[in-house]
Amino acid sequence: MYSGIVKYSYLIINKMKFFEKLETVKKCPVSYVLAVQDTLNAFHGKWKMPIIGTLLFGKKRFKEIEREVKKITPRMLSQELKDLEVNGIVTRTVYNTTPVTVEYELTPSGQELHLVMEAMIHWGLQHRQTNIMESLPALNMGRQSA
Amino acid sequence: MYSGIVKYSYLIINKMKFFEKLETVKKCPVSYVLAVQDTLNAFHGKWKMPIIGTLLFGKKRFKEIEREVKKITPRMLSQELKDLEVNGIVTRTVYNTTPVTVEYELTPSGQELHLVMEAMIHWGLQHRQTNIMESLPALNMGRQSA
DNA sequence: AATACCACTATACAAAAGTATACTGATATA
DNA sequence: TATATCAGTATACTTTTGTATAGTGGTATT
Repeated sequence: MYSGIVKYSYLIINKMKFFEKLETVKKCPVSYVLAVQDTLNAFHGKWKMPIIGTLLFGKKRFKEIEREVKKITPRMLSQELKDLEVNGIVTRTVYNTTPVTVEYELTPSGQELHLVMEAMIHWGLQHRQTNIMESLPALNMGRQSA
Repeated sequence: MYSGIVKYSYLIINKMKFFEKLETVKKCPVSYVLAVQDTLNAFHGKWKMPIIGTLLFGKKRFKEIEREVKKITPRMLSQELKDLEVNGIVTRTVYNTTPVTVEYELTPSGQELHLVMEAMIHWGLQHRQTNIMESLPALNMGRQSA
């Protein structure tokens, strides 16, 4: 159902599990907490994830992002892009054309976020399989009381 | 400076990078989007991450969590634990003692979140090294203008 | 001359998230 | 008898986050 790449990723992640288990997190030095906070910050709010998501496909102009990220207002887009810029996740390049062209692109660091997203995808898919379907009986076999 | 386990994790993650790059995310089927949303949901808000964090060390009672997660109010803790429970991330067990004892524990699925946290730690540490220090000149060498 | 495009900004407002403070009832300890 | 502990709940409030709507200046198209 999912690509071989995902299967491979699953194996890798299982290997990580085997070697690390909770040990890494349990040591939990302060720098780890800061690191997690930074990452959470990168995705913070309703719009950063979809914005980063489209930019993973390549650099884009303001209006292009606005069109691709459904329902976002220019105010929010502007605000979030500024935020991502000061946090070193996207770069903003102004071209001296008429009318001006402004391009947003993920920094190398920003592109690395796809690893976090993949860990999220992995967890989310697994979690849905083992939990959500079971806890919502109405979704199983189309049976429903009353 | 960091444990060998982390170094190993770094190698694994680099391997993943080599094999997957952005391909997985670029395919981006609907189920992936849902998966990411579920994961973001698991961490949503100010308190879920620290709560899950302490529970990674083992099951705890309400008051224990309240003491360990600094500054949280019982209202917030109660609310977030309920949320985590209905989402299949923690279980709640009531013991018939006097006064009652209630224990919260991560489900297997909840424990798997440590993989996501480790991906976040990895990104955050790397991002700090390559970005934040450079973009805040005041932090470099103690030099400061004015 | 009127309208559309670009990359935004301004203002006002609504909704969501989080905080402060006090309280519950049963038991145990000082 | 007074106070503390357990696991929370109730009420009112503030702060943060997001929305709605309109407007900017300069150019290009109709």
